[in-house]
Amino acid sequence: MASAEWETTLRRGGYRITPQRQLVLESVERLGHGTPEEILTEVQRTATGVNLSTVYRNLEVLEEVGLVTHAHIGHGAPTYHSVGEHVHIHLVCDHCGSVESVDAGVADPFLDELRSRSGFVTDVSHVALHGACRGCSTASS
Amino acid sequence: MASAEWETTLRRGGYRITPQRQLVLESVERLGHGTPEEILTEVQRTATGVNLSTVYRNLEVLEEVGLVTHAHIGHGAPTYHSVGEHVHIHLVCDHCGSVESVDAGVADPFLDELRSRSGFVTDVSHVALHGACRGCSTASS
DNA sequence: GTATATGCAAAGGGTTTGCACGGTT
DNA sequence: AACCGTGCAAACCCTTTGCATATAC
Repeated sequence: MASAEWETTLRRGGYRITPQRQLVLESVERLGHGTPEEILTEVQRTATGVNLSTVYRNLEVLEEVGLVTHAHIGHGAPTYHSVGEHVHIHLVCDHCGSVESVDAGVADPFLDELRSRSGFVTDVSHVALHGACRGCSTASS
Repeated sequence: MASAEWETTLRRGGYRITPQRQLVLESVERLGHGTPEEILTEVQRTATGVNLSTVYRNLEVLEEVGLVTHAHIGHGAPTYHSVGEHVHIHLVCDHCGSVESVDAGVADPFLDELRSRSGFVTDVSHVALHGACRGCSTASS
């Protein structure tokens, strides 16, 4: 829905509408989540000529106007998400490397507590928790 | 206290005791927390010849045997902590860059909930939450 | 027409790795 | 004596930046 709402959002931020911008956004939405490199690959399925640095620059712009966010899931590249997808928290298993998602709602009581204690407001979509998944924590040494 | 307990811990893991190892561990403890580069600088106050790669290798070893942990606080280098210091969660303000700590206990109910829901056990010392601190969230646009 | 966005290539952090030497066990 | 750990330098990955050209407005 809301076909060209992203255009308005971009313009409101003082940015122009370009094919690359559109492709990056669409790719993030199509992938659900991905690293800059993965997003580039997806973009290049449509337009071969697009450059990695353009992807980086556009992810930055899209994040600034609030159309995407990113989370640091591993030690490597960050993962970008489209906003408006259902918000979730990443659980990263440091043993097997798996990543699962839980609904962001689980964290709400905790985040409320944090806010009232220290006035800190957390961007939930940014959260990545490290630890051990069910399989690895039961089979642990 | 417990002067040479770290030696036992290392040996139990099958590792040797070296001056570099000791210096890295001591530096982490003295600093409280720091990036590999900062740790190197601290180490070099005692032994100029120590190399960055040695710091990396030893942080990895020390983490493996459970003497230190690390958290990804910003987009840059990770921060290492000695274990046994009081465990805390980092609140990273994405606006002003400040980092504050809260006692890990605040998160316990949340983490228990997570465990029972998805079987995921979180390494609390690893947690870094991004968002806006009190100053920045009240003065926000 | 003007300011912004892009492509390209080079530079820049941070981290890892191969290898020969030196130290711990 | 055997093996692990270290220093050094090169390689690597991810990201940013300078500059000339192309494009949206």
